[in-house]
Amino acid sequence: MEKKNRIERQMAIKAIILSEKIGNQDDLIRLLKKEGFELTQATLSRDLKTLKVAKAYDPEAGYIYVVPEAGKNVGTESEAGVNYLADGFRDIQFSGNLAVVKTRPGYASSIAVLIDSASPYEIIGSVAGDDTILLIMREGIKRTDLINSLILIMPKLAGKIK
Amino acid sequence: MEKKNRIERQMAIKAIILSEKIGNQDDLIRLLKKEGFELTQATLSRDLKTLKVAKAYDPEAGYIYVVPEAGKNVGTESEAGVNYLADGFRDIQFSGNLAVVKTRPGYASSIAVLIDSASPYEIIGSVAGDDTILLIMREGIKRTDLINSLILIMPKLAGKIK
DNA sequence: ATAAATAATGAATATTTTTGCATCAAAAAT
DNA sequence: ATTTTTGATGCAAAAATATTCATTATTTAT
Repeated sequence: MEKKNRIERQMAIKAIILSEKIGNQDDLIRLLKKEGFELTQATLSRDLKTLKVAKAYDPEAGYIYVVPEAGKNVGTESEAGVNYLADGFRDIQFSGNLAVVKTRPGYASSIAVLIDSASPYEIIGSVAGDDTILLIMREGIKRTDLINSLILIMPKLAGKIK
Repeated sequence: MEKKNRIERQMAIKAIILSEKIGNQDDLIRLLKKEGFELTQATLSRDLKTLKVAKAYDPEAGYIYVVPEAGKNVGTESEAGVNYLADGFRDIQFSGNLAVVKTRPGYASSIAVLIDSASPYEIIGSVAGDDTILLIMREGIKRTDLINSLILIMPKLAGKIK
């Protein structure tokens, strides 16, 4: 079950690079070894050139390898359901005691109204723009608590929030 | 004719990279010297990281530096729009992890859209009124980082901030 | 204004990546 | 069947890039 030839190896390289953030060739070699590929860094360097792999900036991990035409939009658009508002939900992020909810354009206000009307204990207030809702969290509330309270309001979010 | 400060230098770097195919830092340093910038490779390396410049494959020249594109800005039209919008910028102030941008009346929303569309890592969301934009900074981001990312989006701001 | 904190930078160094060269193996040519 | 060609590879050296450390400049606070 040993994969030895160059083509297979390069496929594996591409797959790894696509699935995780690799910052240098030594790290990549280590992962390749785990998959049964034996090679030196010199060879890897040539493989990367062959694959035209670029090194681009990633805010989380610094510079990482990326394959050229890797499409970015993996977004699976959910089917229209009863609770259509939850469909407008895109993303939630936190900073300090603030939660920033990103929505599809135009949805922010109506989702915010929905949240406000439920007035969950975890949230002391909100401000909505067109596609962004700012939620001010009550002190001492954990982020997971807030997320759970949102899911309580919009069950459909369960699948959309990590 | 001395251009000395960091921002100007980084603008020049960006301009050079956009106009010709640069394959390594020493070449770039040489071109910068011709324009009156004095710097070492160490500084250039840091500049490139700040600018989030990537190194990608070009069929003609092999690996060259490329500036990351925020969205689809191509050509003079969007560029002119950006510059026009930057004129609406008045002031930025910070409080905790929030940045408050003051604009000329009516400008806030469109400037916020511009910022959002670039979706800089430093900002996790924004809310815009008529002449005020609230930017929520990602945790751990320094104020200068945020300012730099705004300048990256609207180069004209370089002169107006700080 | 002075002190303290923060940021920028160069020199030297460390790390990472590329490449020249030799070798080996497989395919093609004779 | 032997020779030649081609391509893949490792090793070691070179080249390119990033980072550490110390210093200086700049900003911010007092």
